Amino acid sequence: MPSPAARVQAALDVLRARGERVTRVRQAVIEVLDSTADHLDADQIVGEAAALAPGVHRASIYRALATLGDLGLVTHTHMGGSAAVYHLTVDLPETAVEAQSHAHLQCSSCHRVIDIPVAVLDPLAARVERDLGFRLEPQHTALLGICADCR
Amino acid sequence: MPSPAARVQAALDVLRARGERVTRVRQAVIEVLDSTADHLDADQIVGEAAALAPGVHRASIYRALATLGDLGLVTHTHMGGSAAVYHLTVDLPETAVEAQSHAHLQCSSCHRVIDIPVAVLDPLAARVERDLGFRLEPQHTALLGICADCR
DNA sequence: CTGCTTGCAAAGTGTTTGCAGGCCC
DNA sequence: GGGCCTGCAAACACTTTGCAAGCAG
Repeated sequence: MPSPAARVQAALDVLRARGERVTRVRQAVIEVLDSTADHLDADQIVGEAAALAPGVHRASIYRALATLGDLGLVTHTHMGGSAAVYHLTVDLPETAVEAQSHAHLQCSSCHRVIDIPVAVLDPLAARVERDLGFRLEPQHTALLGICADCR
Repeated sequence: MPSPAARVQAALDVLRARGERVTRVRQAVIEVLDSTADHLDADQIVGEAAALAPGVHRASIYRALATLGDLGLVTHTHMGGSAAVYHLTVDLPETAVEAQSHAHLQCSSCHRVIDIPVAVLDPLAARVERDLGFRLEPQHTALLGICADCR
């Protein structure tokens, strides 16, 4: 795991490199996402970003998340039916790819989110690509089920 | 594939057996879902049910779908971020299980839904159950990706 | 008749958008 | 200072809920 500041800096560097502006809102979103291992929904991000950028508006958070998503710095995952959750996906050279890229399981009972290495989905991805020409993007969806604690 | 009427009758029988009332709205919903192989969202069901039960209201469709879902007659799947889709899951004795139970792929580009046999997910389900004690419910979520046509 | 179901309207989530002003570069 | 970003408010899409009237059993 790289030092937190490194991921924030790397993200800001990408913004600059792509000619996007480094604004208070975007910086706050990146720092909030960097500060936790959890998956935050837009509401939680608004709440935490308010401490770093007083007066931030929901709509601006959504727009910042969309921009960062377009740049590949943030990935969002749709939880079964409810709010989408977001997390940083900055590619640092020294970071193992597996640490960044993961798929999600969500418990339909307690709503807990469990990360799994995306490699677990590789055989499935290979099969649907071979059989159907369908290229899976496993990061974007949570698989529902019942977690060990809730059974 | 059993005759369409058989699935409708079987569903109505389950309703009666459980002491639930057989109403015009519920009957219309079952017939609409039985009449197509597609996955319909609530809006489409409202549209088609209007022909069978003039004046049906959205809210009643949602309530009927909830009731039928509780009885296990209808399964809903959350498509990445957008409206949930519904389909009949009546267990007829003469129906092969695989015909009923399937998982879903959705193209993030054209939003087409592709059914895959749930068995394709078995190895994955076995692995997360063994490693994490997580019991996958593959019917309830669509996996996102890019379909062959959109690449 | 009894009370579960419906229709209606309104509220509740989660997210997007048009516009005028503000800040980054 | 030019133009992208932001705040605000309103709209939007999907779903749920409170209430009085209606129909199933």
